[in-house]
Amino acid sequence: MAGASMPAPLDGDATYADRSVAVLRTMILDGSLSPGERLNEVHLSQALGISRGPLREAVRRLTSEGLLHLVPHRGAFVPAFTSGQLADLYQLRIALETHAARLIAELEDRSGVEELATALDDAATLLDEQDSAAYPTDQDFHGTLLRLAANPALIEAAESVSARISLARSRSASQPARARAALAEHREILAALVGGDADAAARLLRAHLERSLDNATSLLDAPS
Amino acid sequence: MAGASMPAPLDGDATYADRSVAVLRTMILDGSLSPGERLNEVHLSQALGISRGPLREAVRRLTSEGLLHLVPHRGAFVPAFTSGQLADLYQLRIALETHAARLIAELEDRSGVEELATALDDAATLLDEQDSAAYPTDQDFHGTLLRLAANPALIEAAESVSARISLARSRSASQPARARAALAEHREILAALVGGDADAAARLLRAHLERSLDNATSLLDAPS
DNA sequence: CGACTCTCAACTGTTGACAGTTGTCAGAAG
DNA sequence: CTTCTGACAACTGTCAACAGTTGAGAGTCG
Repeated sequence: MAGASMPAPLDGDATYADRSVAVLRTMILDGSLSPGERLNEVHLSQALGISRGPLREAVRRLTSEGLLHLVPHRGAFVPAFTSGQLADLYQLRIALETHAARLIAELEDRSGVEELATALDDAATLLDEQDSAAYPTDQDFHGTLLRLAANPALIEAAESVSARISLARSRSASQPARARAALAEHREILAALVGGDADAAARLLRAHLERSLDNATSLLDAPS
Repeated sequence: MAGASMPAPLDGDATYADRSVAVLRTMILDGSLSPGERLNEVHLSQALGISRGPLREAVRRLTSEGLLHLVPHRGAFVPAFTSGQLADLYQLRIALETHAARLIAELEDRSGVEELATALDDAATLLDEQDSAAYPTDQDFHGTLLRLAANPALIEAAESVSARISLARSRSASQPARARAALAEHREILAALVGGDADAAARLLRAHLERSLDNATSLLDAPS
């Protein structure tokens, strides 16, 4: 476990527990806390400079997000997902995002899809310029997609699932070839959304996510 | 707020916080805690016979389930849903359950759908015998449906949404006519599942839930 | 040598007290 | 009468200490 410290109260009057949630989420997703690792309340709270109370609250919240696993009287563990669980998560994500895509395609106000278009163009130039393998704006695309669906409950559920997926595949950054293919697929999905073709958008998005799952699974099953 | 007391540790070694979650969830869903009502940590913890620590943990967990709303430095409130939010929740539920239905229809092992069939028959006799308006097994049908999809993440998400819907329409028990219609619709859905027709199952389930939403909305908009 | 028991250290669950914040209400000013 | 101000009461956020549980390892017995 790497050292950590509580960020200054930049976020106004956020409570210790709130800030701890953000810090821990980052630590879990960036690998500072490895899958399978057990969290020690005393050590962690000292590292964060707070007492165990707020830390426990943060741990409980992340548990309900699926980013931690709680065992009574034993503590919190960073979950290590199997490829089967990863597939389950992707299946759930497919259900949620294809629903969002249908909602967007049927929207009357079409100003939102333009936002998606510009975001994609930015991503394209970014990918060309620095030849980055990561395609960091992949999350942006899906995030924007969900936001445009304008259903808070849907957004929350989908983001929770995406966070768990990020954790499950945190060990494996996607390959350069996959990044470019993903961008192309995003473009296809966008075209369907612009055209208001809900069925096509849902079908393309499903295929896109299934390819992403395949990519992630192959990287998960063949570890370092 | 009605009085409450902590149940004896029948559930083996469940922690105080665990049991408090169950108690509070029941109190919220059965109306002991009214929508809009504010929870007082001191009073509630005394009523439950525990200290504020475990109670706070229970409150935080129910908050992440969507059954409570937390305002910093102000406390926890039982959410009062608008008809728009109820529609959002139903929309999300439709996405999740139609996905589950598709998965079931495509299952190779068809022993599960038989379980659904017998459950429906039981419900029919129950409805005929005591002429109950509540159709208490409605939740059973949808719960079984989800369980058969065999995706833990999907089950958890759907149950969270269903719980919020139950809270949103807690004030309005469904009408007798609606109960019988719902049973008939369940039978249609089941038939599609038995036949392995994923599209039909999804379409019928969507229609079923949309009618349920209409029913709930009319009762919500025309309060007592 | 293996299995069983007992002790113990480490840790989580819980508690009661303290600190900081929020909304309220009486009273003064306009 | 309305509006602002400032103290106060009630409550949530936080802390440090206590209690109960768990897993591990030394020691013992077969």
